[in-house]
Amino acid sequence: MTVNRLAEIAALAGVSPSTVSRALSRPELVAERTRRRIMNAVEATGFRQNEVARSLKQQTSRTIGLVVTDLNPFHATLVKGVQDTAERNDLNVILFTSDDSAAREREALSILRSHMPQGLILIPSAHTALHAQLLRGLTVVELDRQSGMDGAHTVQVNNRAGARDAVRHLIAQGHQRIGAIFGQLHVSTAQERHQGFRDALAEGGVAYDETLVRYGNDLEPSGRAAALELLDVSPGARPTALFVSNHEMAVGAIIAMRSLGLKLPRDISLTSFDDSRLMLLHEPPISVVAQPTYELGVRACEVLIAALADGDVPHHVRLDAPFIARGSVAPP
Amino acid sequence: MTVNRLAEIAALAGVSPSTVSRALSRPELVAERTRRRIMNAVEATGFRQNEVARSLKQQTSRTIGLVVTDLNPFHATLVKGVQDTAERNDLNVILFTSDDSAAREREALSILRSHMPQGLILIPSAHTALHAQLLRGLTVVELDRQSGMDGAHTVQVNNRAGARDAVRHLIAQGHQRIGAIFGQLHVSTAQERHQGFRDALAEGGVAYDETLVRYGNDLEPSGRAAALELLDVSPGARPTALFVSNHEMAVGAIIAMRSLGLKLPRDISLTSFDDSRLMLLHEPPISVVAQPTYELGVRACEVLIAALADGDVPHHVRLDAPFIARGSVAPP
DNA sequence: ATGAAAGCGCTAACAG
DNA sequence: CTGTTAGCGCTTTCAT
Repeated sequence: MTVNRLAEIAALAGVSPSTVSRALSRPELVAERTRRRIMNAVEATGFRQNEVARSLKQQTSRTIGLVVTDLNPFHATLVKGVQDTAERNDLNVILFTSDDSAAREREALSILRSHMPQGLILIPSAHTALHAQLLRGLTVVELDRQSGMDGAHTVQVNNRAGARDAVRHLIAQGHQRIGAIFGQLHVSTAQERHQGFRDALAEGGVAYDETLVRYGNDLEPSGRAAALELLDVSPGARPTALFVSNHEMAVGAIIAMRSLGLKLPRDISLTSFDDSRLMLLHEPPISVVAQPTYELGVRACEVLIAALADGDVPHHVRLDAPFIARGSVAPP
Repeated sequence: MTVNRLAEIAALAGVSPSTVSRALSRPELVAERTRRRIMNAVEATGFRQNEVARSLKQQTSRTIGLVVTDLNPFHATLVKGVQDTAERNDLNVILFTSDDSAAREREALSILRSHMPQGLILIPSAHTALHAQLLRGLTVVELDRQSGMDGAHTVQVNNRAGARDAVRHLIAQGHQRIGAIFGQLHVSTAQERHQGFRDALAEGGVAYDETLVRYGNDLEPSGRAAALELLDVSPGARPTALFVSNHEMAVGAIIAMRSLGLKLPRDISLTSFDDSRLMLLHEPPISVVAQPTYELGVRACEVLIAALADGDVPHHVRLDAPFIARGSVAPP
């Protein structure tokens, strides 16, 4: 026998529905004995409150939205961080992927609202600012990137410092012709990493040469194409090192290097963003700026929960992304 | 100005709420002119029906549950397949991870029910059968593995054939001492791959030697430990090839081989389950049984949707997982 | 073709 | 400490 209405429990325990509701949600308001009787009935029947009805009545659900731009391994780890933390706080996650498309993001946000979530964690696309209207009144935490929208909380890594450290290392090894591949500059991560790249160049007395810089879309094929453009030239014109500002594009760059028969680190050095087992097990292992990916997801969820409790003080979190030197970098 | 109640649209369009509801959900029941008036108001205000209220009234939500055992890159791809397909069918995904734990799975299913989902896609844990009660009345599709629960639809790959092809290839290359690492045999995938392993041995006239077989938990550390046990022995006692039946454990095996200074494929050959860029870019590239991971997620969602429409005919899908020979296998 | 009315399952004043 | 009552926003008979 299954019981799925609070009223049935009430009948079983011989009390009114409100008392059952209280026993479940605010047990301190119910007399010990009554409560015990109710809980017995609840356990015996396996009853659980209907979340949908609760949500409608309370005008908010124990749910948060999570919008990611894609679901590659990096995002999966982010999602896991959010998910684990949400679960610990009795929150459920409704997942959307925007594919960085304005239309899909818009739709996701619109649908999400109709589910009355407590709040929203999102990797903003380049178009998020356009959707400010859809976010009105929602507590939102921007994860990984920031859209510039005001009122939003943010949880990011120290992109600029990470990129700077990586490029500094290349320069310390003696590289002067350093190629670079970034995401689109209107995305904050690309912008910040680009800035870190320039910081390191300036600091090392190396001129910024825009002919050695390419911009992709954070997906592997674009990294491959960009790397081919930079590397498939006469050995003299070729950069001696490459800084790729995102994991997927770095994979593309590795593939490009192979197809050109370039050996790491003999023919070229490489430094990338985001650590992974691929980067670690590669021969040679790839030097990377290691984002604390899982932690990022955890913190985003924690910030959301804090913001929900605290009110509107915006929280901005920056985690460090340490550079890890490995065998993919050698003197030119 | 934001409108968030259907009644407000009704007022704006000068009709009753029922008519607005019909215009939105069953437009053919509303006169062209009225409908247009309503739709104008809807578009002007950006109104969207409250899903929570709809769900309560309709006693089901436009939502499906998705329970995965973990969120590694393999699962992420599965999730993406489900998610993309769900989105195309106006379904939202509530995501849970069970970590293969009975308690977490139980909790996930219980919570899920309270959200009145249309159905559920789940990677069953070893304990799913215990939770049959929680699944009563729900349309469920088991993905990747099967629990044996009756009534459930299943979407899996041809594990047995995949494993057999991989091991057949090892034998064809001349291997006789073949080590193997599987997941726990009470998980259907491990069971089936184990069977395929034995099929190939029998077919190749190689005796099954249980001292060369280990069982892990599908996570990387267990693969590493198992591989160390098998490989850290005198060269004569060592298997000449290893078949690892899951991606994470294969990564562990690769790490173990490195720590022992064993070179692939000179000192040992390796074949694994699940393709990935890591396997592809590894030197040498690893031979794998390539599961159509994304497709698996897509099909699971399609089966769910079909089952929801069709009624109770159980659907069982098996996709092929072709073996791809690469450089990690050489004659002993 | 449209409107009025009831009710999905729950919670939260308010009374007692 | 507990019960009564109203209502969250929507859909759906039923009536007109």
